[in-house]
Amino acid sequence: MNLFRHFNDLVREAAASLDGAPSDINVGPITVEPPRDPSHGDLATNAAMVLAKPLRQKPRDIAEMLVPAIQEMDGVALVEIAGPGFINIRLGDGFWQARLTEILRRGTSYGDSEMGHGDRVNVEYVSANPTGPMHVGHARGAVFGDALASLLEKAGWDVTREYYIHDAGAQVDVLARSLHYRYRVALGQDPGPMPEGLYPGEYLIEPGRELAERDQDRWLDADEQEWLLPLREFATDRMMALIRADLHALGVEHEIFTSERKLHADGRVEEAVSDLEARGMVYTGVLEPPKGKLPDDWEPRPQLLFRATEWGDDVDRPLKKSDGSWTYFAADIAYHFDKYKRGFPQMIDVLGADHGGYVKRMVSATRAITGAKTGGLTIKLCQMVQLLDDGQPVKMSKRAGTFVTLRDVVDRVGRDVVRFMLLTRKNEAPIDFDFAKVTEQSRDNPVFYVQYAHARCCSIFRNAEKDVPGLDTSSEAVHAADLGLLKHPEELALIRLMTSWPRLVEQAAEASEPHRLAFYLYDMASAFHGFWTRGRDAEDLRFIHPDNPELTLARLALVDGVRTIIRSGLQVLGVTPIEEMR
RNA sequence: GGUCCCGUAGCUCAGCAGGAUAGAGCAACUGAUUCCUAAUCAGUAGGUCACAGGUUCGAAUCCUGUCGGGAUCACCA
Repeated sequence: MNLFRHFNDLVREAAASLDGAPSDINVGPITVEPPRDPSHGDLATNAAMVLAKPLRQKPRDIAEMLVPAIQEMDGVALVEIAGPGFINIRLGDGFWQARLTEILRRGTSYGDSEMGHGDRVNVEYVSANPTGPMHVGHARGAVFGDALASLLEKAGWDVTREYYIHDAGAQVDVLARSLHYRYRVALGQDPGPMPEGLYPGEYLIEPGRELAERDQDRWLDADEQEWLLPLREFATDRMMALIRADLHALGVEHEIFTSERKLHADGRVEEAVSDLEARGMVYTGVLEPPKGKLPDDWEPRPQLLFRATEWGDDVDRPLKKSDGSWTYFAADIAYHFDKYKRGFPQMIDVLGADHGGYVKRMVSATRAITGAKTGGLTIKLCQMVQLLDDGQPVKMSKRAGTFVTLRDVVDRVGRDVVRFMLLTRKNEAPIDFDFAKVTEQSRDNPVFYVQYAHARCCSIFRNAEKDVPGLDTSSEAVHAADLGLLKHPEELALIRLMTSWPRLVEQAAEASEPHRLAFYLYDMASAFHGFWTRGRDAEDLRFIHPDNPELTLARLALVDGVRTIIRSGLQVLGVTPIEEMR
């Protein structure tokens, strides 16, 4: 239950049935929110202020009229008018205790929402070129996309996770040539130093050997035309296997892998373009030179263009290169057309910020495809990750073969750390990922802080069994505990925080911002750690009371609630809830 | 020059579809460890929310402009 929405509905009803309220009164702007200052109460509504204008009365007077109805609502203990006309609502202990019961009953499904109405949405992420292992730069999009997909699932969408394999461009030709070089070496030839522009990374040595073993000297003296295609396929298959393994190490999974090459081979590009053409969206023309800095080799040339400007872009965009082959953009149109036809009117692409210039044209193309002026495709950009080692930037160049692979990072600091760190920032802000910092298990590192809270919860359960002989700590027993015993302000504060989880899930999903979960979990952990330490001085606030099994059981219910919420959040982020830290 | 993103405490960042006195971590300072895991906690100090207008009961949040930083800018992907 999202209690804020629950009470918002009730308050809107009350507002609509006020004496003298016109039948068409707009209650939309009325909100019920947690006040920033908890001393103001549990809920605050702006209803009186919002209604002041349409009702032509003072906010405070309207508040007076609303109070009786609000006082009647289930769970409401106290209603006050404050400030310019806020109505502050305090809910009774019983209401909060009932929420804890709800949390325990629902388990990690607590917070699941029906906001998405089961609508299908396709989330495409990673889509790294199959020309080598993943590097850290890819990790952010991977983790973000994965967490976003999980978040949307939790919020009620039917999510499909997809990876677009860029196996058709010039970069895979380079890959094939690089493989051929390694293949020749594997067969004992000395091809000399690797030519400029090939991928020098060592990850192609092994595939080169495998190819030599499989095909022997079949491609050794053959023309490039003969071996380019088969080697391209061989190499991209190998590279995709690498990438999948890297993703697996990061805990990222996709359900669907779509090959760009296959789109071309199946004639999907022609199909998509002719579909647009049939609707007058395609023409041959000459583009204006780009404003500002002119590329050295710019020359006016007629090209096949898509009328992107009709769908919100700044200029029309080329579909064919000067040599007559399709642009990447054309293939991408085909790809999104394909997704649309597969039943995804809603799509999300997760891209690196260096693709920012691509957003408008792709969004406009998708609108042209679906014929909708809005909606369709949403693109989430992830800013760059700067890799540092103790404050010093780590230089990387894929061309020079010097880059830190994702696998290196995962092996060194662990998957949970990588995931949490990359998710503890909103996607639009750049991240400095400092090896030295994330490696140390300090409080500078929020992952351990949150995991520690979860482990502490588990530890309390372990100790309770030990310290309270004969205590039944099974979930049945805990769920049946007398929660009426939980009435200390600190206990209720913990429950309140747990109760804001469903609202948070919905807001994070609405904004497509999984980082909010990470911050929430940090808050939840902080509140729990605080309560735990309170028990050092005040023995009555400890969880375990050997001489009072009833209270122990109630406290265990509280702990179980915290544990459930943290586990539920970590689950969305793809981070392991550790049960014991040593 | 166009487009997109960012600008909040010394540093790194939150700030919830505008809401009451702007928050956390790090760093600094004070304190808590015979006690359920101190990988923790309690406290002190620190801000003209880049700047200027506008919208309104009310702006860090929305709009316009300026300044500063980053990304990107026909045919690559």
